[in-house]
Amino acid sequence: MSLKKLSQKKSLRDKAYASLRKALFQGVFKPNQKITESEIAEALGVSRTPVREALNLFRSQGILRQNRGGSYVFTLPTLKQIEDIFEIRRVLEPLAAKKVIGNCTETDIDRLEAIVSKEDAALDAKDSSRFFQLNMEFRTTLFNLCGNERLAIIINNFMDYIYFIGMLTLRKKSIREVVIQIHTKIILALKKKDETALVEVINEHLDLAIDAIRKELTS
Amino acid sequence: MSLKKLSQKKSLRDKAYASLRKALFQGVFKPNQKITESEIAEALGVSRTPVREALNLFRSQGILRQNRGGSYVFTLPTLKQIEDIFEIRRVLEPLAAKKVIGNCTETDIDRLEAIVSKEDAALDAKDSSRFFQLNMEFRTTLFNLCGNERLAIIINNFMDYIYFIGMLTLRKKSIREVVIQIHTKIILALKKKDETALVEVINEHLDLAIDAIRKELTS
DNA sequence: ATGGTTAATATAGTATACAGTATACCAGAA
DNA sequence: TTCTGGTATACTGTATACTATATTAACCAT
Repeated sequence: MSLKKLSQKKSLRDKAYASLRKALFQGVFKPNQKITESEIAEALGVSRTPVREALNLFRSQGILRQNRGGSYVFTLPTLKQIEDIFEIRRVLEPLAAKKVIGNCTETDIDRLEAIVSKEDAALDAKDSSRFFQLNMEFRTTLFNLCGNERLAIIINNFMDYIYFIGMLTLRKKSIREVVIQIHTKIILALKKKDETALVEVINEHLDLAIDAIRKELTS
Repeated sequence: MSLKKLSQKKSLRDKAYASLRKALFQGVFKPNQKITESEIAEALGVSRTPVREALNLFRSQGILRQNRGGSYVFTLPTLKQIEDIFEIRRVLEPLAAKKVIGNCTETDIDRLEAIVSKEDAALDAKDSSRFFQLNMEFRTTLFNLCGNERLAIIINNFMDYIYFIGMLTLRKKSIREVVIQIHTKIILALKKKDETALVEVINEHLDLAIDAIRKELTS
């Protein structure tokens, strides 16, 4: 297990959380793999306490579960759970996107465009993890502009919960191309302050995603 | 020894969480009051560790904050934060309610009616905390029927976050009366499976609530 | 007096020791 | 073989000891 070392001065709990999150995103843990506190603690070079507190956070988010014996297990969400989340995203993301139109400045849009440029550059990379990361960054940046902090947190938590889906679907280059198209359309709609077009693109993206997921999980 | 007791065995963390939640709901802590781990631990007769983990949960929910020194502070949400939440509720609760129509059975409706009866009985009680508790129970029961567990969790978390608002507004008997009317209308709409009417009542409730809050917080 | 610097204290952060329990494994009998 | 019982092990849950840091108080210098 390769976990990033802890160097800075923030609390070890936060550091452990960040390291674990990154490890999850990089697929270090396999689905249904048992995870023990001491193992992580040893890998990070800290005691069990901060690790335990980080694991508690993941559990409260539903990303880790705990069986009766107490040991942690990293479980993939079921299709039902994913569809539940999409049902919520279907109403929250249009709401957030509409609010972004009213809030975002030109420099904000510039920042989004810069991310898309990087996505473009990363399009042909043989490993999709860089693209995945940029995709996350685009979405986080976008929804953080909505002016409703709690709304942004909820939407971002969803992305954490179903991140592995992105990992799966973005493996296909065709999907990555469509994602860039969608991001471009989003920026265009933001520039024109076209609410209808924006919501349409958001829904298009959700359609694309849930469709890819269903294909992936029922095959 | 009964089997029930064996399976009921809860961790001290969960007990501490439940105790703290109850204390918050009962107004034991004043807004902006400093809260220390050892204090709570001593009061509950346990060590700091489970208390600390419970406090971590409250912090992740935004109910408790932590200043730079590390000490915990119980802070009331600002009006902006409350309005943010209502903006989200405005789209989530209609969604959930519509789904309840498709899911709830007659016994479910009976259960809701039973709660309203208790509310009726508690209407004239001089302390509104019983009514407040029943109101919470009604809403929890209602939205747990939506068939989307995560959606129900989000909505219920909101209620935890702004519980104190209910405490404030439900002090007025006139408000309590309106709440009963609304709950009655909800049950009626569920019986008739009338989606439009149901959404209308939900929105009516949200209007009532945010209106009462604004009056309360700007006076 | 007042401002600043240092010392004391309180409190969260972290490590570790200890207890309790579930699980896995093995032995032995039906 | 298969089931039962017991034991060993490995893990989490909890308590406690230790550390770092921030706030407060005290005190000195101006």
